[in-house]
Amino acid sequence: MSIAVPERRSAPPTPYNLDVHNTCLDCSVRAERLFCNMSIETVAVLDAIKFTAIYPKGSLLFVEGEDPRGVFILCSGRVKLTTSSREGKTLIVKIAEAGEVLGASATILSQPYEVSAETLDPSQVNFIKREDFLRFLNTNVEACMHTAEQLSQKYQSAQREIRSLGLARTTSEKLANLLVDWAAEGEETPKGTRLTVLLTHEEIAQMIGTTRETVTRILSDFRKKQLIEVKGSSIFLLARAKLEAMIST
Amino acid sequence: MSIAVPERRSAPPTPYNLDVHNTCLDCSVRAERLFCNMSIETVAVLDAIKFTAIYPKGSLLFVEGEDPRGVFILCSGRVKLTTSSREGKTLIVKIAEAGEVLGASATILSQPYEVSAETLDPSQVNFIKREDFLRFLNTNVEACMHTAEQLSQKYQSAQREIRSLGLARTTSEKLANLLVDWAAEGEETPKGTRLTVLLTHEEIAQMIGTTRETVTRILSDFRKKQLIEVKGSSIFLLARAKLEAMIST
DNA sequence: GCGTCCGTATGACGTTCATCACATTGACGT
DNA sequence: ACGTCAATGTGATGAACGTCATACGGACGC
Repeated sequence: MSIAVPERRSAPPTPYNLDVHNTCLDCSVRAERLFCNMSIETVAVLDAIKFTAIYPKGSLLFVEGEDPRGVFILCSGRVKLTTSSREGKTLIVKIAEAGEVLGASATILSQPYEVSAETLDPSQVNFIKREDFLRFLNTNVEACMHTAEQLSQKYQSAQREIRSLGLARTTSEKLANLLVDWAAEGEETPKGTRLTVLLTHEEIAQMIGTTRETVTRILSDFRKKQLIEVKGSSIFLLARAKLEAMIST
Repeated sequence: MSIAVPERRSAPPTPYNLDVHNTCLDCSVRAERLFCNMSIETVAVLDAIKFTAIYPKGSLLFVEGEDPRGVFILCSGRVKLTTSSREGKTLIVKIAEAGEVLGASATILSQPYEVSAETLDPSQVNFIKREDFLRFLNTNVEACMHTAEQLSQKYQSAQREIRSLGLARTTSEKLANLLVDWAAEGEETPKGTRLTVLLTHEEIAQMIGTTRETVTRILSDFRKKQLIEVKGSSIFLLARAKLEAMIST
């Protein structure tokens, strides 16, 4: 489940074996990133106001309820977005991927962060202070449009989560839904789509609002029904069509 | 449950007894509306590209899955945003109030509308065509910022919905949560906060992802426990603190 | 005044799932 | 090789809730 990397920031220039881009202008992956793919002039402004940092796995970028300090642009690595109840039950709202902007809604509205953000991998993150970010948006239509696009995506993704949580009749259905969603990033093999699941059953449970035991049981059930095959951290979807048929949403 | 208005567009200049504002520039409530509260110059552009229409109760502004035609600015009335499963189960995602912009995320991303929108009251709506709206945003930072604010609000509201659906342990908790949310717009009386609920048990059930019967039962239960009192379409929260104590989210 | 319709109320019953309890497996360090 | 700890697997049990069935009540039209 864990990735073999040193847990200390040991050896610059490449801590954690990350491919670090110190300035956005010569970032090699900028064009692929929806938010960062802006004109040279705009990126130059972005570059001037951003602070780059490398975080180890398990770092908290921000915490639910905290007043917004600014936005975090995820250059590399994955970030877990969670929300928790008083009793300590945790719901994983989303796993953010590289290229996403985190904390934008809270920053724009000057409202507390609505979720917590924790790195799942060693990650490079560009931070922009609240006032700098707002000034950036207010003086640059391109940046503002790209932010609106990011927010729209976040909204759509949240909407999908709501559908899954609110419309699915059973937990099996939610889990099938999750597997099929993941299939989009899976690798096709003769056996079926192969997913590399870097999450524990506990974390999967937190993604669909259920308990660890239930996830274990349902996965067992799926195996017995020859819908999936589990090999280490890989899951093969043997019968994707049947899984899709279980989903009513 | 229903409002006494003629169901046909009968007598201009005020069909449905609505206070219609034909041009945004002399709209008397513009300043109170987060999105519309922009400079005269920007509002003039908005006014030039918008189409005003009055819809009767029950009109579909757009349908989930449909390609985005543009955005809808809700000038007056309420709009029910829903999403449905294949089996016909419906989830009410949100009741939009006057001042909200609907369909912006889909329009910005050129992705199908993620929800359906149906008027709950006779409503005045300003429609802006997709290309006009995008051009408006791309050439006007103020409009773009106000749109980003709208999107941020929608995201936060969706996030709250996710919390309630995913973290609540029981349906009672979700219902208590809903009642307490509604209390914000309620009226204080000696008996406790008074809510005017213009929704049927069926619709309430669709808001929290349960069945009509369960809503009826839980409300009965709340009555027996002296937490609420129901009088027609009014609900009095007799013991708001106890309701809040039930909520773990 | 009476039937019709929609919304609400309530009972019976079975399924799903959370909870608690404990066993098993696998990775990793010493 | 062995101990340790996290992750996974599995059983027993009861509460919560969906489903079906049926009854009640108020609004409205004729």
